[in-house]
Amino acid sequence: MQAEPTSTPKPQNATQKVADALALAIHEHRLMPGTKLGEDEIGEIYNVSRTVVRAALQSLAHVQLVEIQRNKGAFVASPTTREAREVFEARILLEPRTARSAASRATPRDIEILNDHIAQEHLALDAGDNGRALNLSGRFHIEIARIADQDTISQFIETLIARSSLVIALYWRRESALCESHAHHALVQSIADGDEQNAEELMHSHIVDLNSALDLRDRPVQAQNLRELLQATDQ
Amino acid sequence: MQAEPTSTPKPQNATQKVADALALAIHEHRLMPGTKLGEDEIGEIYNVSRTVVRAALQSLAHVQLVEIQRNKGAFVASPTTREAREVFEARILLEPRTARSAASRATPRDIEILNDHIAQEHLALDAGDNGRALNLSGRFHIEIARIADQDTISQFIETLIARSSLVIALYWRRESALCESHAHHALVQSIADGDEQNAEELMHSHIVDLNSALDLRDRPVQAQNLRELLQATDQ
DNA sequence: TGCAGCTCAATTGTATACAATATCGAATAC
DNA sequence: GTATTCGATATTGTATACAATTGAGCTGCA
Repeated sequence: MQAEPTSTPKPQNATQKVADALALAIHEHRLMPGTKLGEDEIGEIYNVSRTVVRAALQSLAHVQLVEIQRNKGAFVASPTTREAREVFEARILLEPRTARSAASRATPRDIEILNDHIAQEHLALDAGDNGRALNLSGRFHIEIARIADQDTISQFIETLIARSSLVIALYWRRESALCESHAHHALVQSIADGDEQNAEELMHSHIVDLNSALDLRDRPVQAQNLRELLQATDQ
Repeated sequence: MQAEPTSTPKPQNATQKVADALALAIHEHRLMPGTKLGEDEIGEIYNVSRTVVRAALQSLAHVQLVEIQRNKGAFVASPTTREAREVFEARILLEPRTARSAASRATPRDIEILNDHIAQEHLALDAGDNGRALNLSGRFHIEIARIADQDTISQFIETLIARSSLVIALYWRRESALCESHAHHALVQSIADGDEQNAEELMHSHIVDLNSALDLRDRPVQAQNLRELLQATDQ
């Protein structure tokens, strides 16, 4: 086994690491929609070759977190209002049913995990780290899908959550408070009780609420730099 | 339109072409689940470098048509019975609603296209080309999703159809006839009539029928060679 | 001033070279 | 004869080199 300080950090999958780091940065809104993601630049930041960066970018393009334009490069995706509406329509179609399923299968351990998530959300919010709070909030939904034990649908939901993060970055109405914790808490309660009907309804109204906190009228967006935004997670 | 003999076949996206060719071969059951997809081998067949092949394979891996094992290579995916069940559960969740939406939006031109699809299916079946018939049958469902005009959900359905093709390759019961044409025809009729309720119900029962024609008990599967199976589509 | 055309630097697309890992068979020990 | 170890070979993972395309800035001319 080889252990190195900061060089040769490639015992396992390098591509996945870069993809995860970029995805996290996007989810936490450190990289805003429209930002150019140059291959050389990212490669230099993470000390990998363009080969690896390209694979990571293509992977992210598949889940529509980034958009690749031929001969132009990769950019953090900027969902249109239409795409934004579609994402939430799909979520309304999939997630309530999934919450019902989760309510019928959740173990005490699962409930524990969910409550832990909520606690972390609170912590992040209190610390003023909205990016992290948002990311955790998304992972809460993913966790419910995992509990429902339907890998295929879970994957769909995962990409929808990811895209939701972009939608929120673009269209969130400042005036509406992000008081998801309360809705999440009620959801966990119904799941813990095994109340399928209630879980399904709560999830439905929760997503409707999220959607109605968006301002889905088009407006311009532009990029920004990125080195120091990513440097932090290099370690 | 550009037509080249066999050289310089790279005016546009090479990766996409390779991915499409492989996907088609899988959908038409010329490549069976478990088949090893060596990078050099495929690159030689299509006259592209491993770089391009790798990108294509990763793209297919994302929609779970192929499975990539680190340091082992890429293989045509072999869905387990569990995955098979999940795929059809997801289809039952998504497609009926989509058919309803299609019924409410379809234009005369759309109906024309759908009927054309069915006609082609008949042709392929009469010609004994089951692979092509199966592929067309899948594309029929994709076409309905397109008519519904929900890109996000359409994409999900597209991957589900693709995986269904693998499931059918593995678990289809020989004794049950593939008489999809009839169900498809009835569906088109209800969509043409704008009968949303009927379209939704027909799609539901159609997928249930498909599912019940599967024998979802595990059994072994193995690979086969591939050069001449792919050579045909090289052109 | 404004615009057309051009050159050149920067960036992406593709191919090749090198490194790491797995696969398969032969030789050896039991 | 069987099993096991070791090594040669083949295949994948990653880096680098080369080709093609883009876009910006410059020049020159109307």
